[in-house]
Amino acid sequence: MLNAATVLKTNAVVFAALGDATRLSLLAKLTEGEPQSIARLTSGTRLTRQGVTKHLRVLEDAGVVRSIRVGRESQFALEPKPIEDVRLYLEHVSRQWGQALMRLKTMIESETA
Amino acid sequence: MLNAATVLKTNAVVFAALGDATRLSLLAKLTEGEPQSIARLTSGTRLTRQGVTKHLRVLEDAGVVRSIRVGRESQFALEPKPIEDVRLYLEHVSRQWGQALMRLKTMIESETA
DNA sequence: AAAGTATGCAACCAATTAGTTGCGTATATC
DNA sequence: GATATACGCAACTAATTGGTTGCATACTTT
Repeated sequence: MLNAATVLKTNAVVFAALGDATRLSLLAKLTEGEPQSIARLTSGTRLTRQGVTKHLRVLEDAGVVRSIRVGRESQFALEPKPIEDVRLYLEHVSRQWGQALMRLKTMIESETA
Repeated sequence: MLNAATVLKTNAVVFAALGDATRLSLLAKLTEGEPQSIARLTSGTRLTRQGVTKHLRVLEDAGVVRSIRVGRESQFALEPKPIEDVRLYLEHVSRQWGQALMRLKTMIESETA
């Protein structure tokens, strides 16, 4: 499905995943490069491992993060695609807005002329 | 406060506001330019006026939208600054990630050399 | 001034979320 | 093989969210 509603929903899920300070800092840790285990991602936070796990699942369900089990630990890594997608979406919104302002401005000018 | 935690929190609030399909379509309507009343923003949705109002308050609390009372209706308009801010934040994340990948790559190359 | 229109406020409800704890299981290590 | 480490699953709680309805209030229009 590529209809508008589906696109909105997909973007909304990603935004919602980013809509939490804890998850944003997990993301920040993951932008440092190497995949990291849940235990490692938990250290330094005030949360339980399970708490962090839940946040990671939210990120994973949104596709923002990807995990593979290696040995006894599961390594999480950032998945750049969805983030890039919503970034482009915001860029589109900004552009739309800018153009709309331009139109309004010229409309007003032609009226007052 | 400009400390990192505060920045994260601020961005998280904006992302959370964007994290709902209904709110994203409200935003889309507002990018068309002219400020719009609640009644107008409600028409075309399957929600109650009050439902839409609640979503608008969420957007307003996040600073993504601004409202002024004019006559008996309150006009909502898009406020581009916070959106631009989170867009830049995502750009920053992408860049960090890209650089980290580069570092890892050259590390691996130097190891296997 | 009466009727219609646009909104605000409050209460309420169902569903989701953020977080914990407890327990079981798989993998490493000694 | 025993111990320690890293994790998954399930249940539970408190708070938040998305949505409704009912009613009061403010502005417009005739």
